[in-house]
Amino acid sequence: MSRAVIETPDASDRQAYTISDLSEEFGVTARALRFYEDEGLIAPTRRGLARIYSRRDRARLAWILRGKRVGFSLAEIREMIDLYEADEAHDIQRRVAIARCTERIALLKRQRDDIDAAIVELTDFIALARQSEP
DNA sequence: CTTCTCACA
DNA sequence: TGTGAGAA
Repeated sequence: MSRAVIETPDASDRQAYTISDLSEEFGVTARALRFYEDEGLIAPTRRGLARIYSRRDRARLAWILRGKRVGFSLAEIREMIDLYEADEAHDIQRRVAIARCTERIALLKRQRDDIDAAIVELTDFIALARQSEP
């Protein structure tokens, strides 16, 4: 039983993507993608002057955006992705990633503590201010 | 569509 | 960490 012959080409089935393909798919500007390239995070091949992104490039981009969402700098992301390509077993890469994530979690927790402390202070202030209300 | 540059948050 | 504009 053959299924619908005409399927919407699934983005993940494609072999190659243009800069507009990926910017639309991931909701980022083409300019941002060029910026990531300048920063050494992606290296699409060229057809003439036009960038051709492979499936690997697309996967890289997905990782870049995931890293950004959780607050890693582009430099940190670049380092982790580079390690992934360099280290076949991904052994060093895994250690570094775990270390980075641990560090990041610690920072977020400290920030949460600071926020909680600020909330308490503000709440206390409101209580105090109410006492001198007419 | 591409490159580059300068400025701006 | 990006964006916008202008020029080529």
